[in-house]
Amino acid sequence: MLYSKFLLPTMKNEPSDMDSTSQKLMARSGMIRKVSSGLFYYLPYFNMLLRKVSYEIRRSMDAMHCNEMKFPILVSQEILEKTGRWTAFGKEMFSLKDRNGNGYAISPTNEEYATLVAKMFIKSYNDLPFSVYQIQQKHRDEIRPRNGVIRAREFTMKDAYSFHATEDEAISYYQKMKQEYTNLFTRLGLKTFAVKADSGAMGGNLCEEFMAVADEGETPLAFCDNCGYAANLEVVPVTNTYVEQNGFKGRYKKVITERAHTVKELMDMLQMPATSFVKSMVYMADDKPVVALVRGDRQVNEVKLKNVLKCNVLELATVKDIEKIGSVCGFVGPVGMREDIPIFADYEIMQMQNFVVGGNEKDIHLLDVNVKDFSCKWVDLRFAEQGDVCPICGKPLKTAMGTELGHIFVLGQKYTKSLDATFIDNQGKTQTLYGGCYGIGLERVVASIIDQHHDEKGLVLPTVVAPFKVDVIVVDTKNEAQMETATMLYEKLENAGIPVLFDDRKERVGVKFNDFELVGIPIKVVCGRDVTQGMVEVGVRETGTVEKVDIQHVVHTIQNLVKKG
RNA sequence: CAAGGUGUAGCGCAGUUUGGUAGCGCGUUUGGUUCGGGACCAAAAGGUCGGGGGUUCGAAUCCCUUCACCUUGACCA
Repeated sequence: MLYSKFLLPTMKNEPSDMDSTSQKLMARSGMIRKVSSGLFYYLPYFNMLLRKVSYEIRRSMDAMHCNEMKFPILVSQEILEKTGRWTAFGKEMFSLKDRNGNGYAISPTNEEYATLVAKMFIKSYNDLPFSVYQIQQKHRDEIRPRNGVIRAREFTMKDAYSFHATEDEAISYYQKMKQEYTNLFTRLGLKTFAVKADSGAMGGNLCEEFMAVADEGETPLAFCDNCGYAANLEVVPVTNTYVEQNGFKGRYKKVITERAHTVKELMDMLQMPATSFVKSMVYMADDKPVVALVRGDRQVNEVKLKNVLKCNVLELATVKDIEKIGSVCGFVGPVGMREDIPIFADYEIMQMQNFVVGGNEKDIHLLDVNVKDFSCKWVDLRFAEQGDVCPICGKPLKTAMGTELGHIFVLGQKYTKSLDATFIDNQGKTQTLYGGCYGIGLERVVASIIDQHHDEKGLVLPTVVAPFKVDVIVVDTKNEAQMETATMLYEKLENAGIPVLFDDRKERVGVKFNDFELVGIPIKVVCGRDVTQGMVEVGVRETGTVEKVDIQHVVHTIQNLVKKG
């Protein structure tokens, strides 16, 4: 590729509307330009990198005997209603109507179609296991697109679906896929690990996320150095055993707390620590109110609450919702709460005594409240924190941030049942299929590669994914000897099957060196003053080393470097 | 959805407080000097000051309204 003809618009300034390091680097290295919130132009260099990633993904899918195909992007409302996901995905889906008024979603994922394809082609147990995948654009109307390419409204996903005769076979395929994912990410030069996670709108019984280690990641994780346990923070069970306490002071009393809505305001007014308060949060679970209680300094873990309630949509109640149940926003409490409203309390509250709660009246809180003063269901409701104990071995947990690259699920019969996907077993009986699904976000993989492989000068791409292995740099384009040598080497390397960027631009060397470093090509060949002696310089981006090489040996030298990777 | 912030040339920004001819750096074009680490000199092109409305003799600047983008939070109970 001739640089002078190639759209690789590097930038000295970084765009102000991108925040994370990898996003800025992608913009500066001419990979992306932003269109609007969560939408991007993906420029040629990014596209080439994405193609490298896709190639490696396809190799892995081949190894799993998974067949590449393509599903439609539009999915009818009718199908999504059959599996209950028209509501489960809800506002996260872009939806539209055709000219006849029929509803469609722009698919956020494709379990429905995959299951229908399975239903179409699987006749008997002889056809199993059956698995298909696609690499295609997905669309999600995110609450808040952020972190550039990491949480975009349109992105490329590899989504694979497998079908099996039994749950055990589904699990064993899942385990193989997990191993293949590990191989894949290692091959791509990524440090990742699998963590336990919530299955969200996907459903199913067992799932894990593949997280890339990332300081600027958006997903909090917990892990245990002792036993190797690792999980998305939102699913870490808080397993401390609590005992109900008995040191009661007697009956609770009212206290006037004018204009103190928040725990912090209450702390200042009553001169008590946050641990003396119980926060009461009202949620609407599929439009029915519920109350959740956690200690004043804790956070309600909505994923846990949602799983306890088994509801589709869980949202914080509005001020009006709270008035409807006879309470006041800022002063909600479990004591005297309307009896038909379920109260869920975090286990931790069990061991609290003489605490403060809202009085369900404006400007009123209650002091010296104890658990005997109200009835509730005890559940695990709070987020684990650094220092909470590992649910497996009991040692303290650590926390870190990550970027979710992939998510794999054992789905059981969630989709096959509602869409009636069956097969004939070896007894001649009709049985419902078991399924699994396996996703990877391609742009996130690219962003993570950049995040994990850069220095202060720019990208340092691993050879496997680098779109160009070599940058041939002419120091002075007006110098005939230099141009001749460079052109000759460029052609020789290309003929040897090595992708080369030939920097033939009429720029000063400094510019070319800087772009070489910014764009992260693994090797440079500099054709300069030593050409007359039959020598060029070969430099390695990662180590910064440079050596003089006889022009005759350049191709050989580079082949060796590329092989070493 | 809430709170805060930002919209001025392709990119990065100043100018807004106190209304008075639209500015700077990078980039682009042309000419020249340079030429192994983002060079220098000279000239030039490029702007609906996010949109709409208002106040005013006069608005990037003041007022109203709207849109987009960014950040934080979804911690408020």
